[in-house]
Amino acid sequence: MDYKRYISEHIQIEGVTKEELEGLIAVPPDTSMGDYALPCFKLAKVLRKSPALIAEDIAANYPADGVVSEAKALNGYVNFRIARAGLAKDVLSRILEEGENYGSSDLGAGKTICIDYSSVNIAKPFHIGHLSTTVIGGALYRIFQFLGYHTVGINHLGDYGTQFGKLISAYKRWGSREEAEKGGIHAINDLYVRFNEEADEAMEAEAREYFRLIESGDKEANELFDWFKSLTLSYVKGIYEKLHITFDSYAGERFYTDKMAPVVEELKEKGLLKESNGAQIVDLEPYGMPPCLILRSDGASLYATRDLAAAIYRKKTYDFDKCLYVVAYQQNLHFKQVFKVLELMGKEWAKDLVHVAYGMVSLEDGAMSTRKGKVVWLEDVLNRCVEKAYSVIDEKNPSLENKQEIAEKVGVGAVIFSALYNNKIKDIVFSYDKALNFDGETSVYVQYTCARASSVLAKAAEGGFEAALPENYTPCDQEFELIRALSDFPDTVKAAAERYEPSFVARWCVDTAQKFNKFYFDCKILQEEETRAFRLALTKATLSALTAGLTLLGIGVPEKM
RNA sequence: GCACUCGUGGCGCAAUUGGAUAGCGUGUCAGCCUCCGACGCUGAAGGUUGUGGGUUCGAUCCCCGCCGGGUGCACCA
Repeated sequence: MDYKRYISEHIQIEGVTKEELEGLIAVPPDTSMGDYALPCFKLAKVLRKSPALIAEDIAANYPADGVVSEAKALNGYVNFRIARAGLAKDVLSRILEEGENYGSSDLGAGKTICIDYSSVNIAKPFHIGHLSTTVIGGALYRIFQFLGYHTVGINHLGDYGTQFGKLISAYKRWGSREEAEKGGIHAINDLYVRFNEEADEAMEAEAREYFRLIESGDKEANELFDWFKSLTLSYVKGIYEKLHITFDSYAGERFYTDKMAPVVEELKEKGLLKESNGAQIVDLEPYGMPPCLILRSDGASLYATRDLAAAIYRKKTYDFDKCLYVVAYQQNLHFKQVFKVLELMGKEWAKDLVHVAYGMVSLEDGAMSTRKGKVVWLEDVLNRCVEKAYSVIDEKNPSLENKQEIAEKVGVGAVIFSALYNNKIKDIVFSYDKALNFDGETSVYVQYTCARASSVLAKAAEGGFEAALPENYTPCDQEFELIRALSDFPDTVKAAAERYEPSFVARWCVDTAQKFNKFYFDCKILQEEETRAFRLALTKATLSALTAGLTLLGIGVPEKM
């Protein structure tokens, strides 16, 4: 039941459409005021009457019924109270029917959305700074899928540039197959770090030469590069499995090597290309931006050139309705420039490109620096959180089976959640103290709540009690608050998609878990016979909805912990 | 210097894009396990939303100035 629509359809105001009324209806800050509210201030202009009078007028004429039980004017608002029994039945029957699909829809049916996220660099281990793009992108991927969109997850591999010449040079100088196979990607990264520390002009020149060899198809250079690439991919695969991340394409920068020349040609044809200091640029001065560099003075392509080619390729290949780039805000200007250039090229779909920018991660003593060894590796964080989870479980629930498996869900979930709980634009200062603290607003709290609900349901099954929705059951305050939270979930998921904010879903999970815990303490679920069936239904519905929420975020839900 | 961005109790963050008495967690203090899982619940203390103007019936939110933090600004990605 869409209550906003229902209410708006029962109000008659001359000169104001039902749709306008529906758009005005909001939720009061405090449920003691009511369940929905119509602010009358904007109507005051149209009707040339004071908001208070309009509110009183609407309230007096509103036909209360079994759906909306009350309309009351207060301070220029009309507050509506929904008949609790009806709302409860509506929401809970829907959740019990749909289970973990509650909140899903076909809103995006027939639409395609490309999401570029994670985008790892070859031969670089994952550090904590890569977490946001990976889990935000992964969550958006699932959220859009949940809403019926066809989603294309793209890992735009960083596999192009002189850095790979450096890597080969470093490997040939100091590396060996055995060490690399034993030490994996970290061993290779160490070589790269050493190269940067020791490189002189001659070594830099050598690196450039190796990169040229990769480009020109030299067999040895390419074999090495492909080997580094396969080591990297098998390494990241392990991490993606833990984080529940998937991709449909691994087309990285190198993939666009042969797709850039036509773009440059097109820019030239359209008269957008200009020479400046020996380089080829698109002048963006009229738009208040620095020029977009297309070709270096030595003729080589640049980052922007590849992103132009990639965008055009994606449009051609996937015919997307939207293409998201989940990339840190450092690249704000870059994407603004690239999008503008595409627009100038006459690509009317340039408006469908969205830079989903998020904040950066630093450490307590400043920015991360691979060269100075000031790095926090993601796998270390994951391992330590899983260990911590294990020790807590071992302490509180020593007899539990498959403790390791549950510790994985809890520990990894905590890491994912920490990157998804706040607005994505916020910077994050990483500390192990915070990462290992599972109290309060964390995934662990939500998981614990789920385990508690599961436990009640298991006890009910033992006792032969069944969940049911009796006719005309009027929920008490605690029950009703929880039901209201549950009813918000579908809109929350939609808002998360519209604003590219997985944090909305994360916040909803915590909020709903809080309401469940209040309900749990104030209302005995199994004890009292008259309320038992309904409360079991409420418990079951809560578990389904919370599971749906956590699953969208990529977080597992243990039955026991 | 210019552009973008952030600034909310000690600390970390919300506030349904302009609505009612600004919420939550953490930390501090005080309570609650003979009662469905205490990784939990209840209560107390803690705020001039950086600052000064403006717009508005109404501003944490929009506009302008200032202060402070972050990021970016031509051949790296």
